[in-house]
Order: sequence, then C-alpha cells, then structure tokens
Amino acid sequence: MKLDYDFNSLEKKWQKKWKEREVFLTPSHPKNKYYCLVMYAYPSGDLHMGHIKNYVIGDVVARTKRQEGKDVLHPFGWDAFGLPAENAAIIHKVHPEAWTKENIRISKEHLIRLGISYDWEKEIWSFDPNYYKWNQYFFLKFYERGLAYRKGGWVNWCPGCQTVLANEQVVDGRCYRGTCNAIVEKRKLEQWFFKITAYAERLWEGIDRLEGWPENVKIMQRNWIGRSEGIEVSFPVLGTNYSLNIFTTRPDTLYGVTFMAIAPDVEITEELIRGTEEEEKIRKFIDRILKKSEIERQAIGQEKEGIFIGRYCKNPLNGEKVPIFIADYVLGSYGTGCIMAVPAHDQRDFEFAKKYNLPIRVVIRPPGCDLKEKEMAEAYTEEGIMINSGPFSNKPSPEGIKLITDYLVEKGLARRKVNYRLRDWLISRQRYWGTPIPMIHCERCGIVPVPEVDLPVRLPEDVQDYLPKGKSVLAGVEEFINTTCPKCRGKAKRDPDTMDTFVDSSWYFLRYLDPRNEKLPFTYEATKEWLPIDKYIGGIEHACGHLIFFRFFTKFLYDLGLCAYDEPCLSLFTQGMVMLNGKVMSSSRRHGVWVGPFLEEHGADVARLAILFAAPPEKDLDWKDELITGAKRFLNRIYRLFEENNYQIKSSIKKERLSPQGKELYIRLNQTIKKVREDNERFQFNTAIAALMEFLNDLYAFSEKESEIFQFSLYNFLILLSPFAPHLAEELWERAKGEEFISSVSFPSYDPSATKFPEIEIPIQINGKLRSKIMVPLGTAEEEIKKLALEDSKVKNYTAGKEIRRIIYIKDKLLNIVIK
RNA sequence: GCGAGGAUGGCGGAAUUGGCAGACGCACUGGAUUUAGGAUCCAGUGAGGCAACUCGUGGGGGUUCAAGUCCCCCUCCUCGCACCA
Repeated sequence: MKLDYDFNSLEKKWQKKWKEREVFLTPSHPKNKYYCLVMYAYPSGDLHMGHIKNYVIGDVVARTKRQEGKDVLHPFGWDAFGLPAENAAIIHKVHPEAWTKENIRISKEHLIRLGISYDWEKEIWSFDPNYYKWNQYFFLKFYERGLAYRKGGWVNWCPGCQTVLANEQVVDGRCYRGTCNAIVEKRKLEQWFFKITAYAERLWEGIDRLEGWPENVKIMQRNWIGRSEGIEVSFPVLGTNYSLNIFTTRPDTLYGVTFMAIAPDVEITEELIRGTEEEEKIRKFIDRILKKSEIERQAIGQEKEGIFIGRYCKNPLNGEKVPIFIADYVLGSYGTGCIMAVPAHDQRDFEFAKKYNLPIRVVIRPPGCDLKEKEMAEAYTEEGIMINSGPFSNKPSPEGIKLITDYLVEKGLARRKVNYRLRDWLISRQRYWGTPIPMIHCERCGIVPVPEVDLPVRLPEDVQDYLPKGKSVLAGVEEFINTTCPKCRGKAKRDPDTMDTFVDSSWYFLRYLDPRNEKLPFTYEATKEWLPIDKYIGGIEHACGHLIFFRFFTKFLYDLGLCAYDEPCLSLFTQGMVMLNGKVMSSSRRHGVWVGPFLEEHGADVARLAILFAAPPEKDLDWKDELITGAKRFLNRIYRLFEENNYQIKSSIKKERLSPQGKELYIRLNQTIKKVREDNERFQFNTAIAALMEFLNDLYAFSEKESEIFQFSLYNFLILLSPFAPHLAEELWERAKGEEFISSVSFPSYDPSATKFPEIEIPIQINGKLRSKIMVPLGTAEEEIKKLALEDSKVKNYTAGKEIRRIIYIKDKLLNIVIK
C-alpha cells in the first residue's frame, strides 16, 4: 500500500514554509487566548507511537483553536535532567549533556517531521542554567518561608538508582522508573524536603474547582491527599512525664480501647524503652521490623507483629490502664505514629488482639442486635448504638462522636485535628544530572543559602565519574564542592545533592510565557494574560505526582505574588496509552513502533490519522499495521478527488441557485461541519474523521462536479481535514489557489437552517419491532404520518384484524403502533 | 477489601437526550479492470433460515409502547488506592 503522491517532499515543503513564514508563532498580547499544553518530553531519542499520540492530540486542538480565531500558545520543551541520561553516560561513555542534546535533536526532528504546530521560539530545556537557575531561586524562596527544610529520618532508597526517592516515586514498593523497578529500601538519612503538607488543605479544596478534569484523576488526588477529620487525644504514660498523642476519627470507640500501639520508627519509642528491663529484646525487634521492605511489610496475608514494652497508658476518658505495644502495622509517618487500639471495631486491631490474646471489648452494637466478643470473626466497623460507654451508652455512634469530642475538647484532653495522608516532598537526589541545591554547609554558620545574586549554582561540566556510589556524585567534585561561606567567608562546602526532576516540571508551563527572560522566571503580567492553561494533555501516570506538584508550585507562586492564578489548569485530558502486542510501548525497553522509520516509510499525515482514527483518544489502543492502510486509502482518495477535479474550490455559494442534488450536498456539508466541530470539541477525533470519510464518499458520488456547491464543499472539506492531515491539506489548498495558509484560515461554521433533509425517513415499529419505513416531508403533521403509516402495505399485514391500542410518535424520529 | 471505568460482528470502534444496533474503518467473499497486484472500482459482509421471519449489545430478572442506554442481582476484565487509625 502506497500513497499516490510524494508525501516526503510534500510534507517537508510545508514544514519549511510554516517555519519560514512563522505561521505558528504565538501572538504577543492575546485578546482571546488559548493555552494548549502537552506534557513536555523526556528526551529519549527515538520517539514511538505512544509519545506522539500525546502531541498529535495537542496539535489537533491547537490547530483547530487557531482556525477558530483563538490566540494560541502551543509550546514545547525538554525535561532534560534525570537519571537515564546519567545511566547512558555511564554505559556509552558520553557526557550526559551530550547524550541529552543528541536525543533532543532527534526527537525535535521527529516532531517537526510530524508537522506538530509548536511555536519553537518558546522551546525550553531544563538543563539550561537559565532555566534551572529559577529552580534554585524558588528553592531559596521556599527556604525563606520555612517551606524547604532538611530533616533526618527513614526515607525511600532505591538501590538500583542509588538515590532517595519521593513517596510519589515509589510504586507498589518499587522504583517508579520502569527500567529500574528495584525494590525500594528504607534508609535513615538527612534530606531536603518541600513542605507540600502546608498546602494540603488548599490542594484538597482546590480539586472541587477543577471542573474540566477527569473524575478519576480527581479521585486519585483526593486519595493521595487523604484528608480525614478527627481528634488528637493525649494518653498519659503511667510512671513517666510522657504522653502518647494519638489521632482518631472514632472517638465513639474510646471506651473500647484495650491497648495502645506505636510505630517502631517514631522518636517516643526510644524514650519509652530506654532503661526498661526488656530494652535489648525490644531493640532487636525494632531493627528486624525496619529492615523489611514496604513490599514485605504490606504483603497480603502478612501477620501483624508487635511487642509489649512493659509500660501502660491511662485512658483519659474512663481512666483505664492499657498496655503499650510497638506494632509493625502502625505507620510512623501518619498522624502521630501512635494509635489507640479498639479491637472490637477496627479490623487491624482485632487481628493483633487475637494474635496476642488481648481483650476485645464491644462498645458499639449493630442496630437491632447484639454482638458477643467471643463469637466475633472480625471487627464491627459500622455505625451502631453505643454500649459499655458510661454516660454515652445508648447513643447512636455518630452522635457519640460529636458528644465525646465536645467533652474531651472542653476538658482540654483533646483537640480537633485534620490529618492528611500526603507527606512532604523529598526533593534531594544523590545523583549528578540535575539542578544543584543552592545551599552551603558551613562549620561555623551551619546551613547558609547561596545569595540570589550568585545564582545559578552551575552544575560542573568536567565530571569524569558519574557512577553512583550510594552517596552524592557531586561530593567527589572538589572544584564544585569546596566554596566559601557567604556569611563568614570561611571555608565551606556546597550541598552535594541535586533536585528531583519533578521540581523542573512543576513550573515549566510558566517559563513558556517568557522563556528568554534572564531577569525573571516569567512575568506576572504574562501569567495574567495566559493562565490558566486551557487544555493540558498528558498521561494519567502523572495523576499523583506531577499533577499535584504543579498545583502546589502554582499556589506557592501565587502566594509569593509572582503568579496571577492559584490553579494552573482547569481542564485536563488524559490520553490512553499505545500498546504493541498487548504491552505498553516503551523507549527504555525498546518496545514500540518507532516514529523515525515510520515517517520515512509512510509520512506524517498517515501517522496522525492512524493514531487518531484507531480509537477514542482517552482509550488505550493496541497498535496494528492495518491502521496504516485505512489512513493511506483515505488520503489517496482525497488527493485523487482534487486532482480529478482540477483543484477547483470556491469559498462561497449562492444558496438560491442550488439544484435539487446540490441542495442535498449542501445539507450533507452542513451536517458534516456540525459533526466535526462537535466531535472535535468533545475530543472524539475518531468519529470526526469518520464523518470526513463519509462526506468524501458523498463527494465522489456527487455527479455535478462542475457546480458551485461541489467546489464549495471541497473548500470546506479541506479546512475540516487540515487539523488532522495538515500537509496534504496545505498542498491541495495551494494547488487550488487558496489564499495564504490553510492553517490560518477560519474554521467553517455550519448553516443551522440546512442540517436536515426536506424529506425524512420515519421507521414504523409495531409493538416496538421495526416493520416498515415511510418517507415524509420534514415537519409533516403527526396525524398525517399516522395515516400514512396505517395505509402502508407492510403495516397492514400486521394490523389486519387486530385492535390498535396506541400509536406513539416521536417527532422526526419514529412511529410505534401498539396492537393487541 | 474499597473506589472508578468497562464488556457491542472475525478485529478497532459508532449509537451525544430511552427511539431504526453495528456508522466509519480493517479483514474477508464475489465481480469488473489489469501482463500482474500487496493498485483501483462495484457489490456483499452480526447469527440462523430458500424465504417469510426469528434471534442478537457478558449472564439472569425488572421498568417501558420502546432498553446497548434506566433499576435490581451475578460473572469477568482494566485501572487506582490499600494496614492512613
């Protein structure tokens, strides 16, 4: 299967013209802006069909909006820092920068060859010191406000990448990088964090405003942030000055507490076990638990483990003495790291109590029946009626929550608290290819920020050894690491870590607004002009990472007064993945259909159509070479039609002069324009293309090929086609002597008076089954249609001798005769 | 376990509001043209049946004049979360 025309030179010709004539440059002061953003790319070299699906979708949107008269910003850039570059450097013995630049060169060439209408003057590269300088600038701003801090503690360590990872980068206990996939360990290290938890509430409530976001992404973010309301209660530890603070959402079960449990990795543990008889034994237990990976700790069917520490708490509500355990199922990183355990009404506590023979006390019974401790097979976690709860007995448990909360708060024994599952964002990495953290460690002055005027702190280029050693690569680069303290001028060392690449991507969409500005990261005025992003297109895998981080950054920048909006994007589209033989295409696994060779063999318009026509864009699609055939046939038929008709097009018609056949075509044209516009609007590009295919069939079938209406139809058809197959559209447009570029021509609107045929077909059902069809003029009265239907010979066969009970007519749609 | 989405011909998919199920495309079958076809054009293509007709959107029930679409129950698939107190 071949294209009838020399697609290669044709496509290159138009790509060159678009560039020379600056067709896709961004208007500088938009009157009706449209910010169309696709997630910028990790430069992996050869692109595959999965990558370009994202870009093709974005391009159809950008091109359509431009033709609809919007001032479109459609930029692209490179997420150029990150581990794979370094790993490639180690394997191929090239500098990460050289490797990255070469990949960018290749990928960019592909994107241009695909005819994606980016404004390349806006291109950005995150490894550019003029870019990462601002990462450092924002870091300092975070630091000034106490939102960047250094903290020691148990963190995720990827033994494959030899660096720490953020929680968002640990997927099912493994490294998020597909090629690595190593089981993540816990290490006790001091690291840099961004205090995203300070924004937890705003990130949570902001989700409600994200009207154009897919529901599932919003749910994922809500899960990730994990807001829950409850109280923090203090349980005094008997015989000490310590108290265990616990968080609970179920104060109604406070009378059912039979033990306390603390996480092995919280500080209070240390205080409570010091000097106790069993100290040695307990320490061994803690060590053993902490050595387990997340995967081991969370394995299904994993038995809970714990150890009694020999101390007791006093229940502040009923004064009872309850034993304290260290338990592996309690998370040190959530709430206070301590819990009150209510085995009767919490499944985890129940299992633990069963294992260690601890008492189970029912304090909530199901409405209308009893609950016996000895007969319980699992905890009763529903609402119910409170029992064994002193003065609160016999109250419904939801009411009990309120009453006990009020009581404890009033007595000063508890306080209301909202807890979040979200943890602070660990942003330091022990790798080379990233933004240096602009901090200096001085023996005398402690941690000192690099003064703003000294930014950027440049990443040293002449590094010979990128090999990860389990500690920061930059620590071994003498010229870099040794510096002077900005405060005391004494000898000091730079922070040896680099930033998580997700810092780069948290604000890149703002840099596009003013990418060459050396004085500012972007201007407030530009954010006012261009934000929020009108459509953000990317993969759903970023739902709980990047898509939370960029909201967080935007809120922070808003608070700084740098950005005019506090939500970056109100409309998000997540496209489905492209699979090959049932497996996701992947550069790192060298599994995919590669764009370079594909463009050589089939061309850009074929690639674009094949991807868009295969399935609705939000769905995963399994790549099949058969897709190419359909796309090529379609393009060939278009090409031939225009050739056969000597490229005659016409931009207007006189409606009054239409022949009967011409009228029909005119209606079909308007139906098609309407359909394509509506489908484009709701991202149904597959059916929009199907509508164009149908209309093409009509054009072939139309006999009056010299007529005005035929040429007018060709004119409109080309514009409708142009966002999908812009190269062929431009070429035919030029041959037909259309003015300027089709890419800049107004998208057609339809004539609302001409979307229905004057004669319509009404299906006739009898008892809901299709029995006949009649043709009637549009707008025929109901009575007339009923009469015609009953006279219809096929209908008569069924109605003869039967009682007609009802006739239901749905205007212009259908008639149903109910007989007995 | 919880949450979300889904199941439609041989395949990808269409049916926007309960109203002709299978648009459009691929594959396939027959024919035309051609030295030839992995080109093009025409016709056909859910299943059964000579036909009239019957059956048909994962399975079972229901509501309705009318159900792929709404309600109840079930099966399977995909994704997300999962000791979050």
